[in-house]
Amino acid sequence: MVIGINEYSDVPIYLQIKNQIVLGISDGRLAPGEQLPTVRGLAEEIGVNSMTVNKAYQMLKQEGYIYTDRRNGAKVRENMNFTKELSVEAKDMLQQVISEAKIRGIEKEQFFEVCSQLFWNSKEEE
Amino acid sequence: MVIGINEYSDVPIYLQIKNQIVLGISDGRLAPGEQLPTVRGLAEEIGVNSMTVNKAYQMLKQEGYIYTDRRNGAKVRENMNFTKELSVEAKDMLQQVISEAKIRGIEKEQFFEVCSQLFWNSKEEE
DNA sequence: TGTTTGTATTATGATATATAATACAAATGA
DNA sequence: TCATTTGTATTATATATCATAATACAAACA
Repeated sequence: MVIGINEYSDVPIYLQIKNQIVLGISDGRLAPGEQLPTVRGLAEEIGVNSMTVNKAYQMLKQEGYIYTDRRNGAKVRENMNFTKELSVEAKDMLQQVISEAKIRGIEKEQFFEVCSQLFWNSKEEE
Repeated sequence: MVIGINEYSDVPIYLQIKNQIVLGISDGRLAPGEQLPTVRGLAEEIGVNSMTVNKAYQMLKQEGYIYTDRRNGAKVRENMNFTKELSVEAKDMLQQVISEAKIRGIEKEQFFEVCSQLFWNSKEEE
């Protein structure tokens, strides 16, 4: 999976990496059990320090998306036993987005339409 | 409108202030044209530096939510001429939230239910 | 046994956040 | 007119975060 860094973004690099991997898992580009790039390999590929990639992996691991092994590297978890509810952080973010939508005069139906598109995105390729 | 700061949050204080004011506008607790607290007043009320409040107001002003006047302080804008579309930043946030939802196995209908609740919240009081 | 893996450590620099203490321009109201 | 209040600007300081750099270590595999 290709990971691209926007060096001008105000989003920290390690978060950009983490977010893109979560996105990859959600749309099927990264399958359960699939091997992730090594921290050194990914770091070189995208031109950042390996500790920056490690920070992203640490967070992904801590939040239960991946697991790591000293020898075998990092893999996407097969059994993510999450509750079927949004995290507090995600709900806060959603509240912010919806606040902006309401202020901009976006109707609920129009908002749902946008959500549907984002929900849709799945692995089209291959 | 009461503004509360969580000093342990990783969200910067000035962003907490800004987000809560946007929320207040969206749910009607802050009406168009309504006077906001002075930077010094709000700073003292919540126990932070006035320049921190000023930073939040600057951002709100820059994004078109409020306007300021040297003498008359800050007010909620009456005519926010936004496009009826989400900002790029908001859409990115929404994509992240939806990614998490999909990974957690939350169905679209269940997600819409959560959205509906957040959409609902309007000024109940008074 | 040598290599590759994630991880830990230490140091350094740049940027962001927050506070503090002043000061200024503008406009209001006494 | 003049003191007060407004947002704003400036300068300094302290702390935290982000990112890089250079090593080093333990584990496990071929």
